[in-house]
Amino acid sequence: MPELPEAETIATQLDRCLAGARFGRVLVRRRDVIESNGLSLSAVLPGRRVLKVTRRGKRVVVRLEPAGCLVFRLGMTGQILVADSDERRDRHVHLRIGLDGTRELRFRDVRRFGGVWFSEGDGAAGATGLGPEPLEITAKAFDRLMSRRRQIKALLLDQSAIAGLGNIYCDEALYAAGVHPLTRASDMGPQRRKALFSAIRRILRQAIRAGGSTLNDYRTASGEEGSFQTHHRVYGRSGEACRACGAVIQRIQAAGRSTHLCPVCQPLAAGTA
DNA sequence: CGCATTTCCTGGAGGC
DNA sequence: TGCCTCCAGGAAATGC
Repeated sequence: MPELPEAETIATQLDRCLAGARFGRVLVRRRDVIESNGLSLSAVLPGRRVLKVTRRGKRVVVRLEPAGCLVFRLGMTGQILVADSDERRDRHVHLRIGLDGTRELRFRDVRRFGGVWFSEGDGAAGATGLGPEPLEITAKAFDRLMSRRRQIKALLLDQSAIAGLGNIYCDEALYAAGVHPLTRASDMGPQRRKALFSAIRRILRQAIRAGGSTLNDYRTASGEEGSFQTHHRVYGRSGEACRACGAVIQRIQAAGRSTHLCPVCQPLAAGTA
């Protein structure tokens, strides 16, 4: 569930706790959360110092000195926690990295859809396989992306096409732009493309400002909760009335995901001008 | 190659 | 109360 706004919030908070800290002992409890790229965390992390914690797409990137970065993919339930070493931990804490003094960095992930790995080089190394940032992509590049024939929902969820949107913000952006999720991207006219482009940016910015959306599993590093869920217009509202037109919000399947929409505000065939 | 579909995992919710 | 089934979804794997 952590999508771009949640990852951004986590990175910002983590940066405050971690900047300047030096990594110590690495304890791996579950190997399957470590993405194997030949670099052993126990070999490369100890002694490195945290420069900055940033975000790329939905990933949280801990930039290190000497050069390198520790990359977290949070999946559905991944959490990055800073705790005292003797603080209680449950069986879902899969990785522990000692910090200066008595603290440690923990990766906790109940469903284990997340992962963590080390990349050599600077922060850009954490971006492997990711498309452009939705808040940085140019209108022209976005337009080029929209010329594909692929179903718009699937395209927006594809991290290699554009990085950071997940199920929640995808549904919210499509609603705000009046685009039906099953529309082929290339079927959208210039007006719709422009509307979607600005809806994505507007919604992500609003969500970042609100500290993300808190549903079941997500918490910020310090345990605070975001508040953007109160702004959702379609996500999690199937069966309720559309706030714009009163029609019943539908839930369908698209790209293998439950997808929420207003059938009136997001007509499938029309509105492609 | 491009795109769609299936699979992985656990805890919470709801049925009975 | 307890047991069962279903559902959530990011992204890798598999299928076509």
